[in-house]
Amino acid sequence: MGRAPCCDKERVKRGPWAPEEDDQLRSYVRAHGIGGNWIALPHKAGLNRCGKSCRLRWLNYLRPDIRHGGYTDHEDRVICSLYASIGSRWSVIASKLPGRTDNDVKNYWNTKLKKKPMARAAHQHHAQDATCLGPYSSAPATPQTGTARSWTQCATPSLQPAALSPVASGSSSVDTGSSSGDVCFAAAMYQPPRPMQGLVRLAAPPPNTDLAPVPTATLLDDAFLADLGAYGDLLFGGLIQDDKASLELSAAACYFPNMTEMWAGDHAHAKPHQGLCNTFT
DNA sequence: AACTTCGCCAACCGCCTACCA
DNA sequence: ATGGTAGGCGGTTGGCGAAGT
Repeated sequence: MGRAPCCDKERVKRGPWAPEEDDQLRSYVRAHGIGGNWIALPHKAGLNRCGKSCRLRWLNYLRPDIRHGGYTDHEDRVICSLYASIGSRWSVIASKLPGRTDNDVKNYWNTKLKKKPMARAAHQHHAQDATCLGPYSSAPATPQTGTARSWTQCATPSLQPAALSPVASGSSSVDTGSSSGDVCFAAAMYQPPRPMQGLVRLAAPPPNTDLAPVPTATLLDDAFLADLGAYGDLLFGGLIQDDKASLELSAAACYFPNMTEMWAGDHAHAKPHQGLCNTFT
């Protein structure tokens, strides 16, 4: 037996919103706010709509700060970079683009961006990585050593063994939640000859880039991700630590050319001017 | 001009998760 | 600890206008 529907679909209006309904919803939210209960809102606002429908309409269309269309090259790059790293987590991607909604970004990707060369590369990159471990969303945070594919089996050139090098032990902000499994799909493919602990660089850095040790338990605001599209390549990292018989992936990181400078700074308030993320949460 | 195909995007659907009693 | 509920999310659909034949 499935769960009860959120509203009576037979009685509520569906389909496109009329201008009057938009006005009704807009004026109600302006006057009373959302009130923390979308299910009750349509009744209070005098709308014959499902609460979910009202929420979607407000978030995707009526919110005052919404922007539609007119995507910039910079936004394109941000979307492509993030898609290559985290896949179709549209809400996360949209959160890095002020005024954009997940639905809008998703539509933009599916209808336009996917066809562009830059986006095709990102799509290919993501698809190949995901193939190595199965769907990224179900990639285990604790992959079994015996089932992990070696680097030579991975078709993604940027993730070949030559690019791999362990660095000083330490931990960036460690997130053992589900998102880390999502982001670490690439790292999980690596099958080291013996248990190891430390940060693993998964792609070759630009020449003369010094991969600095990562400070312990540094929490960074990742809002600067919105700017990453303007700079360099997105590189993956992941913390691989010895967990008895298995390898555990418990952190994700992206490294950029300025990371040495970044880590050398004030870690507590660090926000790299050229973008570096250590989690996607 | 009429018809078909294509592209775009708003909206829906159903699942998952967080929260609360 | 458990079950119910609402919010949030990503995938998909359907309607409509534009472009092509």
